[in-house]
Amino acid sequence: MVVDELRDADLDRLFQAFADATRRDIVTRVTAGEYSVSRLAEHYAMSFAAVQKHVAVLERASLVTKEKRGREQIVRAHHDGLQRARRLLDEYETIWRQRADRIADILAEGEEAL
Amino acid sequence: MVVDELRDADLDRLFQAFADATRRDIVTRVTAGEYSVSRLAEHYAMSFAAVQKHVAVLERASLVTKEKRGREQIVRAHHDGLQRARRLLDEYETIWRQRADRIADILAEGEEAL
DNA sequence: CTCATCTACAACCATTTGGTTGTAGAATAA
DNA sequence: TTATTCTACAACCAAATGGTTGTAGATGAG
Repeated sequence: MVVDELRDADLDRLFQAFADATRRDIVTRVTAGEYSVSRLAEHYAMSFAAVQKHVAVLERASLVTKEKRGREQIVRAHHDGLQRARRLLDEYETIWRQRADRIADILAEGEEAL
Repeated sequence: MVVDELRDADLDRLFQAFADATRRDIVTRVTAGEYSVSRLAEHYAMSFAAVQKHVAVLERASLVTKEKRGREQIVRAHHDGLQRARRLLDEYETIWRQRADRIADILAEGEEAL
């Protein structure tokens, strides 16, 4: 029962993008300020090309955008992606909490029955 | 600058676990009620072993727990994992919002200067 | 006891992922 | 112009991922 294949693929990309410490760090950095790809690359013990790939993953997940400025490519946070991820986790938590509440109710009923 | 390798690995596992539609669906189901592994497997177009692996991934990510009951293994949601994920995304959003506020302030200062 | 059910786990396979090096183009600096 | 910087992208590689089938051990039902 695949409800929405497109949305599923989007979420796959979104969470996959977060599933790497380097990429999470990139998100943190570009959320706090402006970075070109090469400036980002200075901070990691890996090749420029590897960082470039990480940025590409974040871009496909709609978590960052790139904007050309001269010969540089400026990476910026794209807030929408973050919001989508949070909203989904909120949904899960809401469902969970409803369940916990239901259990609490059942327990309360049980006490009344005593 | 790896701040906390253990925490990083935890988060890797956590988001990786969410990066698959089947696993997200499993989380939804076990959040709403009790399922044995084989009852979960009924809902997906894949082998029992595959579902077993998905559950194992969720377990390693501390998103679900398994509890033996007779010959069945009951899968339950483990709320802490969800909370951790949400908290991190909250942090990102907080940072982002602070940045947005700072920009707003700068723009406001600019208007005063006019 | 015997049979069916539920689970665990190994072995295997194709694809993806995360890294590398190398080449080439575009924009800036001297 | 020439050299340097920043980026893009291809080709390659090892390891992880997501699936399969098959085997075997526990447990419950008849």
